[in-house]
This record gives sequence, C-alpha cells and structure tokens, in this order.
Amino acid sequence: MQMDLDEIIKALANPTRREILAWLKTPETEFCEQSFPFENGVCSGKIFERAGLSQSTVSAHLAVLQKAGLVSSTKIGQWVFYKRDEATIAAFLAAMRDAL
Amino acid sequence: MQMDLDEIIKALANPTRREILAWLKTPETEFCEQSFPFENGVCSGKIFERAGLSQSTVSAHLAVLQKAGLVSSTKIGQWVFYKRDEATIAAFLAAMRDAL
DNA sequence: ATTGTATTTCGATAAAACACGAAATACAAC
DNA sequence: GTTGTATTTCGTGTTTTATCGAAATACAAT
Repeated sequence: MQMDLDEIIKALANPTRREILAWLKTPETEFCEQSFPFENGVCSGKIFERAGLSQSTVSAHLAVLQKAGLVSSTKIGQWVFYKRDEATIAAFLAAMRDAL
Repeated sequence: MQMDLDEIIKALANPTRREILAWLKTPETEFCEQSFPFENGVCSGKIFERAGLSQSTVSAHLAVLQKAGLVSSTKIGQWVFYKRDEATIAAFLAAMRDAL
C-alpha cells in the first residue's frame, strides 16, 4: 500500500477534517436521507451543511482528505459523493504503530 | 488517561518531531555514548546535533513534544534529558484507532 | 441555449507554524 | 562573584494553513 504518512498526518491534524471522517463512518445516523444510497458515499452538500463553515472551506477540506487518500469521491449527476477509504485508513493506523 | 488528541496529532504533524520520537526509541543505536545512562533519557545536546537544525528550533520542537505529553524531561546538572512517555504514546494510538 | 442547482477554484486576508540568531537563564567550576 | 557551558526564551521574517466571498465550472431541466 503506497501512502504518504506525512500527508495523512497533516490531513488529520485538523479537527474539522477528523470530524468529517468520523461522520462518514456511520452516514445513516449522521446524515438525514438522501436520494442515493449511502453505499455511494455522502453527498458533499450534506457535509457542507453539517460542518458549519462555508462551502468553499469545506470543499477544500474534502480535497485535502481525498489527496491524502483518506476518502474517495464519485460524481453522480451534478452531485459529488464522498466516502471513507478504509484501506488507506487501516494502512495509516498500521504505519503509525510502526512509526511511533 | 487524560490526553489532548488534537494537541498530540498536531505535535506529530511535523517530520522532525516524529523523527526525534523515533530516535528516542533506541537511544543506544541512535546516539553515541553519554556520561549518564540512557535510562534517564537522551541529553538534548545530542538531539540538537542529530537534527541538523538550530538549537533554538529543536528546543522548541522538544517543548511541543513535552507539552503534548509524548516525552518527559529530567534536569541533571546543567543538562536536560528527554525520553519517550510510552503511556501517552500507547494511549494516543488507542484513541486514534477509535477516532478513525 | 437559457436558467437553476451543485460544486470547485480563485484571490484576498488573518492566523499559526517553522526557522533563525541574539539575548536571557540555569547551573558548575573556578 | 566571574567565567564557561547547556539550554531556553525572545524578537523577527518566511511559509503554510484556514477561512471567506466571488467567480468559474459542471451538469440538469426547461
């Protein structure tokens, strides 16, 4: 598994981004219903609402998470859905155990 | 175990600080001998040398690590010795598994 | 093709982090 | 107490991060 430990830690060194990642763990309980099933991920608009920051700011946070490989996105129509990348997250935790 | 997850992650979001923490895992192999046994920790001077940054900069890094609880320090004479705080590190790894 | 909705990118600003050298502090030894 | 060594704190410049609103892009629907 290739992954940039430094980039991932920096991505996680922000409470909003960690929060988003946590919300995505259980979309059913954290977000109200959406037209598409949660298997595709959560529509970014729902995340914008929840975060209490401007759209552009949250969009930037999502981009950082994605660049670090912690989430992936799918475009469906005019919406973009984000979901956790569990493989990277697990690999990061393992790498962290070794690094520390 | 009380510990500020946010403060710890921010402390770790810097390669130099992670490096220092890694060096302290095996002082015998990472640092040449010192007058006091490594049980007391590693003399900050040795860490300054190894890091390749100015004393003041490395001193600041050590302060961040200590404030986060990742290392502890002991003063002996005019020297200050730093060592890992394994309890905090382990608690952090566990908290990280839960948070992610 | 015009309009409307969803999202991202751009440009600006403020705050935080990183680095340095110089000054200050702490302690030992003389 | 003066000198020398070890370390931290202070003042400063530079870079990175976080945030916003406005402009740009993408797509759907009419």
